[in-house]
Amino acid sequence: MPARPRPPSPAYAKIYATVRRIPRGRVASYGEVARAAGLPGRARQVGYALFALPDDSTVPWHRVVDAAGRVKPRVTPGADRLQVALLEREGVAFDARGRIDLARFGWRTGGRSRVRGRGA
DNA sequence: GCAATGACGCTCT
DNA sequence: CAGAGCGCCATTG
Repeated sequence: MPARPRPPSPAYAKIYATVRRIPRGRVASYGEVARAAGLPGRARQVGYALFALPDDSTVPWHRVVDAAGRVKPRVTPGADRLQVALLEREGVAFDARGRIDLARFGWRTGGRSRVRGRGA
């Protein structure tokens, strides 16, 4: 196993910056973040970089989900639950299977409507 | 420098 | 629509 990944990585900084750009109440897939970070096809490194995120990091890592809009089970116990809790806290709704509707909460895939308590 | 791992993505069944 | 398998690239030891 690659043991514990180290934070000092040039590409990581770009990934973190991109994740920080994800608007509240919306989620982005690793691929989206990777592409926006200038690393097309390196979705894996995005997740890998987030995995190396320090506990003090202010990066909204919880807004990053897989391309299916589902929170993948991580090794950290309770961490996945925390992500779901944080997302719901921002207004992101989950499907019965714990799946997010990227058509509405997707960072760029949606960009439209949003569960506005007002108007519908 | 080589080999293995990995918060993923896409295609096929 | 859901589940499983293979591939891609970078980082680690």
